[in-house]
Amino acid sequence: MKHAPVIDQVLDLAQSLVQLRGFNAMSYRDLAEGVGVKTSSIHYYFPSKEDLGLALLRRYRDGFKGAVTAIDHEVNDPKLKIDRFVDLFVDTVRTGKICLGGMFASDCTTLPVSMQDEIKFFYTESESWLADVLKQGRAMGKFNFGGAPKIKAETIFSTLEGVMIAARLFNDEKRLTQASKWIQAALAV
Amino acid sequence: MKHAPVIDQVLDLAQSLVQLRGFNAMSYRDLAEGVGVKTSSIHYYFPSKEDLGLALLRRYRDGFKGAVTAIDHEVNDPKLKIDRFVDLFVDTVRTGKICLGGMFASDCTTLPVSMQDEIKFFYTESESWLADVLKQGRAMGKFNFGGAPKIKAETIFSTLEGVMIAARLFNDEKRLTQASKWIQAALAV
DNA sequence: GTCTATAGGCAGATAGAC
DNA sequence: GTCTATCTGCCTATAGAC
Repeated sequence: MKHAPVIDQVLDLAQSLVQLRGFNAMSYRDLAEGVGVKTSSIHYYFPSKEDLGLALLRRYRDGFKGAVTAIDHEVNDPKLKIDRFVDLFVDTVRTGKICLGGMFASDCTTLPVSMQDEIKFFYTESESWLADVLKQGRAMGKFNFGGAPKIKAETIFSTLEGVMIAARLFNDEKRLTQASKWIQAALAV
Repeated sequence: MKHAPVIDQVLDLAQSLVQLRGFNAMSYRDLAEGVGVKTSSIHYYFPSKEDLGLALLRRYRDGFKGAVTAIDHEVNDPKLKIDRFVDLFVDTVRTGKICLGGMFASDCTTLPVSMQDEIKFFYTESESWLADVLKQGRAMGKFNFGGAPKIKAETIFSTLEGVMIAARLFNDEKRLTQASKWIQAALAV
């Protein structure tokens, strides 16, 4: 779908600000000043902040799906897939940001139900992709773990979200590579 | 140290609200209405919100130190210590809250440096206690892992913080017990 | 579509009476 | 210590001109 250019500018800036500071700490004023329009113009595209939040979440989910699909097409080894997945998080932390989904999740009690549902959707999709990688890896004899892949995937995804928060707090991206080693070791045959 | 009763009421309510909704989503008005005083009375005890935040963080850190000290006195088996530690998180999630330190950490970019330092302090202390448990467990032959205990402790603590966020999002405390099993399995001999 | 102007509310914070 | 009253500023949101 085609958008007015300003819509993409607003969404890009809004996403950055949410990942940097959180949804409630981002205002229409921040967006207006950053993009160079008035707040009322942004309200024209996103009447309420809920509309804006939903647009951010849906766009982020689409982008995420594209990223993991690219991983699926480019590598076959499940271990490498996990590495590539972690790389996405490392790139984010390097810019002082955390995952949009994780940021929204930690603020979820202050958000409308429609947004909470979208956050859960993002988590579920991410966990499902990871679960598929785990399942595939175990079938190929590359991973060794007991129990349902989905359960392990849930823990792994939350680990990465939690480690991102700490990595940003301490400005120490090594924490993510350490977590990556921890995860790979826990899955190793 | 002795406090005016209202101070403790304010701190108790403030801590709950931060754990439920976040520091920036909690206002002097919320506290005043909840405790039954006027906002100016709370400003008398905590002139700025930064003062209040620092008091919350220091009190929480003290409470945490007391909790892990109690664990150290009550159980000896490192595996059981980890279980008891996880229990602290389970109790929190059951009430719809997440760890105060994790909540502050995810909002850290919007907070004054003095508070960021205190948040790092809380993380460091928690990780140090966990590292000691890991070290002790490995020395006793109860744990098996390579590398520095501190590194593993960092990942484990962030895992628990991240899982809390997801557990609250999905209103599913089982995620924490699943994470606990994941951690114990990763440390098993 | 973008603007000016403004509404109505809440935020943190302070002055001064009692 | 607690109150009333108030300040300044930011927030989301809307009406209406252009």
